[in-house]
Amino acid sequence: MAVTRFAPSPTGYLHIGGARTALFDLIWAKNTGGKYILRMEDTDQSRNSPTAARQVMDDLSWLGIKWDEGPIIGGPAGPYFQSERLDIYDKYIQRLLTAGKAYYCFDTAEELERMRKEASDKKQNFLYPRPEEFPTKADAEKAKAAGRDVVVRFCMPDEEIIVEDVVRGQVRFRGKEISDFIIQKSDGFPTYHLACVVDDELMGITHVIRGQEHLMNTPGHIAMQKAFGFKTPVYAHLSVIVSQGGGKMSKRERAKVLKAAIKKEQGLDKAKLAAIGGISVAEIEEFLSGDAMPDTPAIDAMAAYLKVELPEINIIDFFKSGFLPEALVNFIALLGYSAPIDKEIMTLQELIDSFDPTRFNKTNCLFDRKKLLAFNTEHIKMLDEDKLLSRYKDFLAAVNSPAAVADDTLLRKVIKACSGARTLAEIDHKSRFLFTADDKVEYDQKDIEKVLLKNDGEGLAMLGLLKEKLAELKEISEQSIENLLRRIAEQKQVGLGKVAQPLRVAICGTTISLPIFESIEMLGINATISRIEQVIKKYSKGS
RNA sequence: GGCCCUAUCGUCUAGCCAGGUCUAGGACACCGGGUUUUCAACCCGGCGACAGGGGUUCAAAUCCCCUUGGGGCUACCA
Repeated sequence: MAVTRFAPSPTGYLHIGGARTALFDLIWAKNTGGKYILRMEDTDQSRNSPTAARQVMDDLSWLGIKWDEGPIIGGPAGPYFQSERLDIYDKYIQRLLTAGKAYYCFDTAEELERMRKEASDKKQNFLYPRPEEFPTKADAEKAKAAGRDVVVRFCMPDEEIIVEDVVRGQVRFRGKEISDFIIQKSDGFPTYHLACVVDDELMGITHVIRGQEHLMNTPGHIAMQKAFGFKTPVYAHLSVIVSQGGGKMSKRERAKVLKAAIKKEQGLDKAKLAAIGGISVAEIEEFLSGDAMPDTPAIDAMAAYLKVELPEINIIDFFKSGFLPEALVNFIALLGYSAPIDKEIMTLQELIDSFDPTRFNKTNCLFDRKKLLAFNTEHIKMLDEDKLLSRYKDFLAAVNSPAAVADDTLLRKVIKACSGARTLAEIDHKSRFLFTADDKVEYDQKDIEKVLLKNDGEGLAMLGLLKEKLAELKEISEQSIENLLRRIAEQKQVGLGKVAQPLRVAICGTTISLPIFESIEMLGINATISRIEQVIKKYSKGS
């Protein structure tokens, strides 16, 4: 029975890496018949927001990752927002202070900076110089009154600390090489380290599954657990997911692409860009020159304005690209992990049932979008009709497709006509012509040329014939349309393509669409004929 | 710079822990062909890897060491 937790810091949308951690937390808990807790680590007042917390929860829900305890649903170990647990942390910090296992510090940023520089000049790692004698509470208050920032640091014990990691085995650290880290910030909030250790104990967490970036923090956490007399949970540090560029797949990736795009843009009106992003010009300048990064909505808005494609990093990006949560879950579960069963396309339940914690990979893995695409294709095929329809409707609404208002019967037909589609976006794109007014159809110039005008306008001529024949058609059905078109092709001694392609371009504007018979049937014979007429009129020579 | 992790096809990986059955298996991608009313889907075939060096051993992808490469951390972020 494992009690696991996903503990995101609500700073924006859930990204791929976070989703994978969350997934394995769930899988591990459910595989053992245990419990899965969601905890918001919002101890950084400047970066966290309630909006972001909501976004993270929405993204988890979309993925089908449900927590047993946490925000919204509550639970016995709540509250589940760390910002609401400050009094608890205070108590524990006091305990360490009284026990002489933590101490106050009053250094300024400049002083710390200088010490760090000294260390790096000596080619050493920075170790905070622990005072011989710890300042008293009175000293701390005095310093505070004098305007100095007061923080609390944990006394790192001078001993070997062994992290027993499920993924990596034993990892040894020397306590004396780890700096006394801050456990309480000057704003009174605990740091991640303290809050995480305290909450894991209070919430009865038995298994901590997190990214490899936390491996170096673990000896410090274990030392604190010892100092408090807490149990040490089982640790599993997952490898990181890297993007095509090579670096860790994170929000930074998107910011980087946007930054490059802005810099490339000549004579850009920065004031206008800032307004679009809802940020100040100063923030833009800061973004361009340094490490500062606007938040996700601002980045998205600016990218849309500049028409740059940002890499998909966040779960919501994949949602909007038309991926299924089932596919995404399946795919990210197999990144840095291999199931002990002989197949790759799996449901969440199969992932849970077959879970084997010894099968994690140690190496970083690259996110391969093409493979995701293949997984998505399989999952679209696998999903039952009702579920697929509901996923499709969610997607249409999210991307503001005109098809969002269509009725279920039509959408079901569209989906059916698109069997083999790789993404929901593909289905939407191929069927947009059904939801576009006749006079608003956009014609692809290249396709018009290739299919209608080439060879002395043979395609256009075909359309003339088709218009008449279609108008004469008594009974309109997929079958009757097919019969008609095949008959025409036969009479004209040409392949069906010579008939279907001009028709396709006439009604869809491009050569890519649903199968033609269904297309005409769904569009309706009147709209079909009127679009044919429109095209003939528009592209006939001399007119 | 310091500390830590890590190394099998282009990518995700199986095999490694308990060395021989590995002329290294699968999936995706890619290439060639087929099917076809477009795009997909589908079918058939092909290309393609144990990072390098040293040990240990009758025998190494598998165990040990070194080098090199990749990644992480090095914050009053998590």
